[in-house]
Amino acid sequence: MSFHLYDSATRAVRPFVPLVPGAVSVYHCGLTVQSSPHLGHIRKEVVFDVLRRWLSFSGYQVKVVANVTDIDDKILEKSAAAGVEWYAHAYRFERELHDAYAALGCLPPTYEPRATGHIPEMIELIAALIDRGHAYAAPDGSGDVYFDVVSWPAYGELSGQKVDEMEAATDADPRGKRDPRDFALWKGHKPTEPDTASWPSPWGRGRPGWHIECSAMAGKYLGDEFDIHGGGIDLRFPHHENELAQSRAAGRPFARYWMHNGWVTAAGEKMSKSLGNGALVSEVVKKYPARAVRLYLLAPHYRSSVEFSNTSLDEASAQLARIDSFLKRAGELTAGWFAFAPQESLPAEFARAMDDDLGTPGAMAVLFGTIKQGNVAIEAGEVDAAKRASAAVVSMLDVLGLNPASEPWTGAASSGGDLVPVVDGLVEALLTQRQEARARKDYAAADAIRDQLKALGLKIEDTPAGARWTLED
RNA sequence: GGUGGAGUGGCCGAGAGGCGAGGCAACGGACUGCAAAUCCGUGUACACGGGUUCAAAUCCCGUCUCCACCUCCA
Repeated sequence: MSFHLYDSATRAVRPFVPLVPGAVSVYHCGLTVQSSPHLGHIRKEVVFDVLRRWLSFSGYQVKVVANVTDIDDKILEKSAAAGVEWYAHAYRFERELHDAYAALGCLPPTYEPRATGHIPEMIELIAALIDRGHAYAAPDGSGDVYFDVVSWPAYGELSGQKVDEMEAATDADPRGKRDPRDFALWKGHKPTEPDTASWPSPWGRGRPGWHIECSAMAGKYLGDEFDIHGGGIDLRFPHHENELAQSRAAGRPFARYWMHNGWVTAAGEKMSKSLGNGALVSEVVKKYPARAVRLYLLAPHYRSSVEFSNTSLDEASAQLARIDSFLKRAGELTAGWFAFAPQESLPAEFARAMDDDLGTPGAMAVLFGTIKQGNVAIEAGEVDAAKRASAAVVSMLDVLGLNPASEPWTGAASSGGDLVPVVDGLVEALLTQRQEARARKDYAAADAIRDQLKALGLKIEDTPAGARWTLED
């Protein structure tokens, strides 16, 4: 089975056929950097990170472009309220976003363009739309430019909306629009906004509308036509609908597949800042191992919603402990686990699940099944079988971005730096004392040492090969 | 009003006509000085009411409930 992907435009799982054989181009809408990222924001990143990893693993040359929207209404509003320059505000949250990506093990995109760096490309696109009769400068002297929705009969093709049946935009201020559903390509500069937030254009100073950014940047880096365009499901309408309309109206075929991820919900409702139920990535990562958070986000299918709760994250932590415990046991038996497993060690069933619209739930079932087989092999002392299982598990973890022995987790694991051997030596000394106590059946003394270490966050387990200690999460 | 999605065992969460995905939790057992880890075993779940079928959680009709989008939103 080759890779199949659910395409939101056709509402069907389609075989994935890239525009250029052997290569895949992906664009996904990054964040508007106006506030701290929460789990919902980062889910999209994790989903597309796994998509990229899987396509790379499948042998494709993958190019990923994800934008940063660093100029928009909210950034101007919030920065003004905070009394800082709008660009400083945007930059601060862009850095937070990058921290969040890194914290959850997301590889950086091939390129991450900023909207403010692509004003000329946007102006060019808007001018082309005006030339073709699909956009117009508002006659009210505002300097706004709008896309003319009725001039593009295909409008609504992505979201299945019929223009006439949409809730009439009850815009109290229709400004210079011909139709309330027309959307802004260019926003004329307002005297209340900072001068630095405007750029010269044929229609006067102003700034770009939201939708035009993505069309311009996707076009610049991926060409007029590219493979996959992604984002959260809420972007399907109007953002992606508008992107598609304005790109096609300008003569660009645009994306061949549309991929949308579902929500992280809290108490059944969409997680969002405005509802006050957003769990900030930076906070969650303080309470739970980052790999457990990633595991939690990948356990359900990417198009389903994931319910956020402490219980779910506790469960994910327990699952992660099972994985790591297996790696540790397998490593003890086979003298070191595989940091990188050969590609052929990936189970076929896992590949089948991933090929079927990135079926991470099925893939994880294979992962846990393999861990069980591996544990059985370890119990039986079957070294070869344990090695095979271990290699399979490592290769699956690599695809999911959960392999503790590979980037980006290797750095995190040894964050203790030079102190690790020191701690190891001290703990070993105590474990030797405990072993001596056990040998003379002084279990009270032995347990006292174990309790003492436990209080410090160390978990002690007795194995046939001797005591083993691990840091409790 | 329009457009989508969803209701599965104690919990999370797959599947989409026929042998109970997987995980977490629980209980019993093995192992252990006790634990931990691991293994073995234990569950007759699919919102409700009809229907189709040899067979329905899965298809059809109806009902109820929830969520999302149509406004900024991953």
